[in-house]
Amino acid sequence: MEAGPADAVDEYGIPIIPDPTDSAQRKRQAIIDGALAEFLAEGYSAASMDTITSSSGVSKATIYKHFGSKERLFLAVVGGMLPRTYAGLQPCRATLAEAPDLRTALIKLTTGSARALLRPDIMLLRRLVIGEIDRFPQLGQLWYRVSYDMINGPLVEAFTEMNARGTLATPDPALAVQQLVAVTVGVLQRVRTFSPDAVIDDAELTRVVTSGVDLFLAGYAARPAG
Amino acid sequence: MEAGPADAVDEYGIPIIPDPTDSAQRKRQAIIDGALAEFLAEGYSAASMDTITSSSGVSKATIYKHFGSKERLFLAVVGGMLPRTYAGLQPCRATLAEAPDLRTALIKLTTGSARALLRPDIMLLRRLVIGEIDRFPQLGQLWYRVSYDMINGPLVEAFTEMNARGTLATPDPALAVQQLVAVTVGVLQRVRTFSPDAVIDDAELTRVVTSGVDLFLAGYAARPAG
DNA sequence: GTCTATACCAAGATAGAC
DNA sequence: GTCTATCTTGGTATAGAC
Repeated sequence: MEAGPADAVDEYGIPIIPDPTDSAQRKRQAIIDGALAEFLAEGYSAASMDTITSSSGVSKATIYKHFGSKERLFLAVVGGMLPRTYAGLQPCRATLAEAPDLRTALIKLTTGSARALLRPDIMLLRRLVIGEIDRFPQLGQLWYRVSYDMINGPLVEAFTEMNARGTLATPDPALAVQQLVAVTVGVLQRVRTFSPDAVIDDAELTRVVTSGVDLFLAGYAARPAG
Repeated sequence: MEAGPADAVDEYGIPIIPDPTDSAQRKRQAIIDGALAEFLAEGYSAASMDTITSSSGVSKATIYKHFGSKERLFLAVVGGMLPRTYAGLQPCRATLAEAPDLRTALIKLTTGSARALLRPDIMLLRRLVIGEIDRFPQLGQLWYRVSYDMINGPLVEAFTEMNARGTLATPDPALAVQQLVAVTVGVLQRVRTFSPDAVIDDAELTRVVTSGVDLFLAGYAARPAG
């Protein structure tokens, strides 16, 4: 039962006949939304297809027509969520190599990443994927690939360029990126991983990120002499 | 059916009558072993009490007499495993402040921690706890507490002492410890978390740990001159 | 494509004998 | 304390009408 598409009309009074595919698409999205909520709340095994059926407002048979099985539904829902999670982290990447003040730029970049990745829903998704790695190794590979493409990859390029320019001195840019991320975002992530409700206010976040960037620069900033 | 305690005798031919509590204790341990294996393999929700019954060799009723419920069994088994996991990391702690070469001592300490914490079974336990944090927040708190007592706490003390001696200069020792761990063990743990089968040979481990320690010392080693 | 109704099975937990 | 046998509920997935 769609919400009254049978008698819907446009601004001229012309009946709107919804594209059949359109209805299916909306139901598909409703299923995805309901499934994501259920999986995040219960994990894979304890998640109930009945609950997803109720919350999405469609019948169970429809879910199975669309996704085939609980496993496929899980992969589709979680796998589809990962790219969207890291999509908002693009800015500041190519800007880095040409930033007037490297320290400020690094702090801004890591602070932004930390804010995004520490969001409760993102941490929930992260815990879910980690807990289901043995059952769904694909998701681990996907997470790794997405986070590499969105964060590590661009930073490695930026570091390499800055090495050439002489503003940075990282013998192993790939490792240096991992270290920068670990010493800023990683420190805070570790806390939130085991204590989801730990309070990390802005002052604390800034303090940790700043200290991490300074440590990084102490090791890798280009030395004026020697 | 115990393994022949009915006719067991000691070295003088005197029948050995097993303490009734002894049998219960052995069964209890068998349950714990079987449960741990099942929980690690399947996670909490998908783990089957029937499977634990089979693998432990006792009846299901006995399990419930001992532990009351699946939840309590899980908490007892996993919670009991955590301290044993970190128990082997004690050496090198107080030794640190008096080590002749700080860099070598730090590399040795972090290498040992990394070797232990990257073990496949420990990583499996870690993933299990992380995935069940929402259902069992106690385990998150316990993990945090145990790892703090075994690693961070002693290191904070050592750093504080070295600050006083002038061999180290960490404005915030607690944060410095987190950074050291993050930049050595943490970098490798992140890889193994999402790619359980990633190959990390000794050369790679040494390379990462050494680089991490050097980065740490670049920031916090006491400078000869102001 | 979508629904209702159901098949089929495995789960956690317990009763009662010994 | 321990076992065998069972209760009850919920799970995933599908058959068949529209």
